[in-house]
Amino acid sequence: MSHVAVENVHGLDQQLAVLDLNSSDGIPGRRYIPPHLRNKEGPKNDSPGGWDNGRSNGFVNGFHDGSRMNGGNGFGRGPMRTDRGGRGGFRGKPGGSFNPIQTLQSADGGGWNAPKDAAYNSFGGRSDRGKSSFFNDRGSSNRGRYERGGFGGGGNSRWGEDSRDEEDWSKPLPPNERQEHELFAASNTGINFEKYDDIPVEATGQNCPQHIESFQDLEMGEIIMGNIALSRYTRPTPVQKYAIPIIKSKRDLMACAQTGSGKTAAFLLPVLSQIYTEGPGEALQAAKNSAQENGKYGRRKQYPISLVLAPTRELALQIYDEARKFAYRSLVRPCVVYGGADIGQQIRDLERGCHLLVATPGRLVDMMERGKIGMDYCNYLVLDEADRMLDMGFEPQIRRIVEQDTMPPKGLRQTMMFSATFPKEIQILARDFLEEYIFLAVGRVGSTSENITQKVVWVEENDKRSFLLDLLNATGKESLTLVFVETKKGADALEDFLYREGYACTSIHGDRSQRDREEALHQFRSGRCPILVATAVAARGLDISNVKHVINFDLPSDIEEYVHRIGRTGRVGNLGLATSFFNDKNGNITKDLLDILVEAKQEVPSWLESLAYEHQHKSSTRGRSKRFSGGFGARDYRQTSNSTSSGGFGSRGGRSTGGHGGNRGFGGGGGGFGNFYSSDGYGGNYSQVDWWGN
DNA sequence: AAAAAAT
Repeated sequence: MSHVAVENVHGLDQQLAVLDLNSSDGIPGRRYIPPHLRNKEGPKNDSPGGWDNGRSNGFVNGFHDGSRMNGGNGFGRGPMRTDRGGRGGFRGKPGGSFNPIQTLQSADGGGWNAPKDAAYNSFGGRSDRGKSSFFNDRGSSNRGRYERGGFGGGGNSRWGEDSRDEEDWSKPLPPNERQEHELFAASNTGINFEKYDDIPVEATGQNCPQHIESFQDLEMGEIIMGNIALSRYTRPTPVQKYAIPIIKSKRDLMACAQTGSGKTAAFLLPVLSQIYTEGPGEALQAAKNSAQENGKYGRRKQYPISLVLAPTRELALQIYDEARKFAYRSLVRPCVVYGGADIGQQIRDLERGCHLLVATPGRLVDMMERGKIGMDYCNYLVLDEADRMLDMGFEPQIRRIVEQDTMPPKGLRQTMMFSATFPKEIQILARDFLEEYIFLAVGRVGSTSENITQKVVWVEENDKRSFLLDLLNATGKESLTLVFVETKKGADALEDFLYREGYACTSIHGDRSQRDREEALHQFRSGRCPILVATAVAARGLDISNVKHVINFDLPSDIEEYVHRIGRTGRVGNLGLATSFFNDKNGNITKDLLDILVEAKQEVPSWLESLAYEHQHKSSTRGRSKRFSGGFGARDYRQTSNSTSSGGFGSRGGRSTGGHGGNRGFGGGGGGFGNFYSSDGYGGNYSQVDWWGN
């Protein structure tokens, strides 16, 4: 199968040849070789599994997929067309599908719950004989920390394995081969960690715990360590090195980091580790009381110990999938709730027990109002992609969940916020939700790390489609290509076009049903449809391991969006290519794009340079170029200094050049906030109005 | 001139 990898590299070269407008042909000798491919004659043939080679490995993973093998030699774009039968009966039309696809919950239920229920039911059905009170170290609560030695050898053997597992949350349950395979088979492998070591991290705050260099540096318990091994994580990523000890030492955390930096594991590992160590606490008794009051199986209110909020459904799902891995062989049962899916099914799933809940805000509020979820014992709160959640107008729901319900106040609970940027709105949220927090600034993974070769090509609107076809034809047939467009209509139109042209493609956007969205993602991830046309819904957070090429068919008007989009390739140290179609409609992003390219040491087309120059002169008073002048951190963690200025195009409320210097002093939490807000105070009218005027 | 998100 080594020819596969050969084709792949070749394909990448070909793409670049197409893109190199100065070279007129595809003669190998004259082909443009991007930096990361130089001095490489081809794939190593001594590593068929690709374990030590990020690029070829992902590829092999995809190729091993059973359905793809069926494609065999005839794996051309054309024949793949038959695959489209499965894509939800041509989106939007109900009942059209002849390929019944289980929703996440039902598919999950079978695989995951079966083994888990055995443990959970016996656990739930346990009587109140009070044997656990021996190990109570928390006053009136009948739960608390169960020291492993506390049971004594005799106790364990007397109760047998099942009984022991019921009590001690730090002890792993027996392994389950089928479940293990299901959870870990598709794990990322072949991560190029060297690329990660360059990423700068800065921690500020009082008494900041020392960062770790290895997962073994910290006692996380055998369940976590086992699952880290099963996930094939060898070394912590930079954000993990810092965040894990901070969270383990029970500190609140505000982390500026992007997805793709290993963020999800950075909070899941320590949070779950703490839960295993400390046991369920009062949450368990509360759930039992609720069960007793309302009947054993019906109308049980759940009291999750940990809550993770995420902006999009797909991201919530992804976090949930990670949580299931790290909860393997434990008594913690993760659940996920989000809109667009059958709420009844989600409720039933919750009622089987829920200790870690991943949710989108709207559906969670719904669940709380239905009395299905109580936050009373939520000791760990995580806000993921907090800036995005605010952008999407979730602040009322978030405050409703965190402040206007029964969640323990800050200081009692532990709160962790993650955000790609640190604008004023996020600072306010941090002030309100966090106590004495540590501020963590993690350098951007994507654009600066040279993992991604960025190309900008001038393409007139009318030429976009044919140019896209050229690109796709030059792309290795098995490589995943993500094509971004600006509108939902545009996504549909382009997908239909590619479909008619015989390409195996699918699409994801907010007007498609949730089921179709998940199916599209699945088709794409598995390689059955190696082309995904997407709107902004897929720009952030989604971790699709093998995306080789991101194409900005339409450039976004916001540079943040651009960075997020290209960040879908070159994930976790792998290499990737990002191609953007540029024409005179994209004037508003010129300068920022130029800055990004320069900073990432990418080739800059001369026309872009002169355009940016012109543009700067046309709009010297409202350019955004200053945003990038602050050195480390200025770009990644820029703040909003003036909430109401929004005149500049592209600017969502002007951002200051304060950069990292301004962020210092936040670490201590509480003190010094006023310095960073306009004089009307943070209660002021920071604008909800985005630059579209909505 | 948009996308996403509870129904």
